Amino acid sequence: MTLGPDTAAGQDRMSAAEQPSGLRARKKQRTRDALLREALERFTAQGYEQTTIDEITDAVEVSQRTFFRYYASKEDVAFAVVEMVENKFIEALRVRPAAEGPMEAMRNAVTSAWTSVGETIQSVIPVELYMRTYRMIESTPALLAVHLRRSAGLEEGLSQLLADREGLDVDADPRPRVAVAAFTGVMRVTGQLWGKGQDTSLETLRDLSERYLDHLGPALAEDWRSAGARGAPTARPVRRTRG
Amino acid sequence: MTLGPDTAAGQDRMSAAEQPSGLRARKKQRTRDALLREALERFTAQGYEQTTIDEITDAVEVSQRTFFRYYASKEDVAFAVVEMVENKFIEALRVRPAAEGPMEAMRNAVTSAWTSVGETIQSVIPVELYMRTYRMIESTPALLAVHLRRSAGLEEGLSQLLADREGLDVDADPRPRVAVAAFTGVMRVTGQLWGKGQDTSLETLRDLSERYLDHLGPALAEDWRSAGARGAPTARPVRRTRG
DNA sequence: TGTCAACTGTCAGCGGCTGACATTAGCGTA
DNA sequence: TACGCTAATGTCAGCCGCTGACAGTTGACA
Repeated sequence: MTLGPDTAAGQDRMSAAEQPSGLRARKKQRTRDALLREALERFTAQGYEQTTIDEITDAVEVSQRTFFRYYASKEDVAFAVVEMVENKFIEALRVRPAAEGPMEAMRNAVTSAWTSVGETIQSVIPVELYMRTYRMIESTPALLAVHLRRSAGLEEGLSQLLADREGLDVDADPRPRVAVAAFTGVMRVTGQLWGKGQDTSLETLRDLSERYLDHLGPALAEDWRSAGARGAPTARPVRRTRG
Repeated sequence: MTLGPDTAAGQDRMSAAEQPSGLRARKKQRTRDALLREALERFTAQGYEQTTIDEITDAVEVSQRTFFRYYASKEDVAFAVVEMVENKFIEALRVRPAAEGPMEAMRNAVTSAWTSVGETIQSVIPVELYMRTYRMIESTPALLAVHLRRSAGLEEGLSQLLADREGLDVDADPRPRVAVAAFTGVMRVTGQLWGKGQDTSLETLRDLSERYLDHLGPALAEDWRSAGARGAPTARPVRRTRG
């Protein structure tokens, strides 16, 4: 996986804020959004498998064929917004100053991405609908499977990105993957906790992940630039005073 | 997930060695095996998506409907043998003496399960076909997704099992899940390495996993019975002299 | 205004999967 | 050995996700 600037499955899925000039482009965008909203609304209301494509396209008043021209599959719609969020995070990580350590950079990327993530979502669907969508994914076996596979791909990309930052070889040095695994592991746990809980606000999710990341940071932070612990096939957390 | 003695998706999928008495039962078993072999053979030879159910059922000379009476889905056949192996491992872990520590028990379960696993596979399909099947799963996106979800479920079950052994609450104490995550993480890595390599023998896989587990053990082993480190949301490996 | 290209609709069809119902074939018993 | 019972299988019709091919429509732009 390469994680270029456009990892999107779709071709020209525009990232919200851009206002397309022509009438044609605007119409297109409207159709895409309408399909997305209608799909997510029904998925979350009556269940993913209980919703047919025909149902969605009938409501939006387009043909079924048109749906598949915008989204490669039924699953694809379900993950459209999730993907936007992921891309925002990757972008935020990419612009982190090289001076920051790996864990520090990832942590800061998450923190700094929150605002723009919120706006990005809001520009396409109500944030609250995104929340429901996330929950639905986690509780629908077929989607959970896809989610896990996607996450694996994302982790691979992140590992590569971190390795590049530090001038390391992902396959030779285990630390990038370990760091990413630990990081995403925490994110995944917070996501699940938040999904199960009552408070479904974005703020809660943000606070939760920040709090958990605070626990993880001290255990894993270490200056990778020092010639370090190569070949150790095991995560080797190093405790150190917070700061 | 509960992981009772019969986690199998199918209803009465018998674990090989048992010799059914009647002609009827024997025929049934033969059909099931024939479908399984034919499916895996074609999946591995020409690809999963490139193989249709009709193709399989035509070769075995049963109706398509019959296939779905034996296997719940196309995916189900692909994972049938994998599931047998997983169950063997769980069973092996379940009978480990309570005196053994968690990591010790899992390690020994794997080691002791190897023989019976080999026999179990052999009694249904050639071991070499199992190897190819595993590779195919890892390299087929749709199957990889399912595999990851299944693994997540398995891990949940293992965590519960370990927690029970140690008299802990899975949700209150993070150590069971952490230990399982680390353990299965290693197993997963070895599985991938082996899948990519040239040497496809069961022995190599066994040696590989033993070697990697040797690295992990010392880093995580700790007597859980001592009132320990509750509430630490992070893996807290404790180094100690091998023994 | 007319041409071109983008976008959409229609239709036919494949493959996974299911329910309903008819048919076949082991099994135990008279 | 014949017979009824029922498990196992086959047949058929149909839903749903998804795709290719082709035709129709509608913005864009000279």
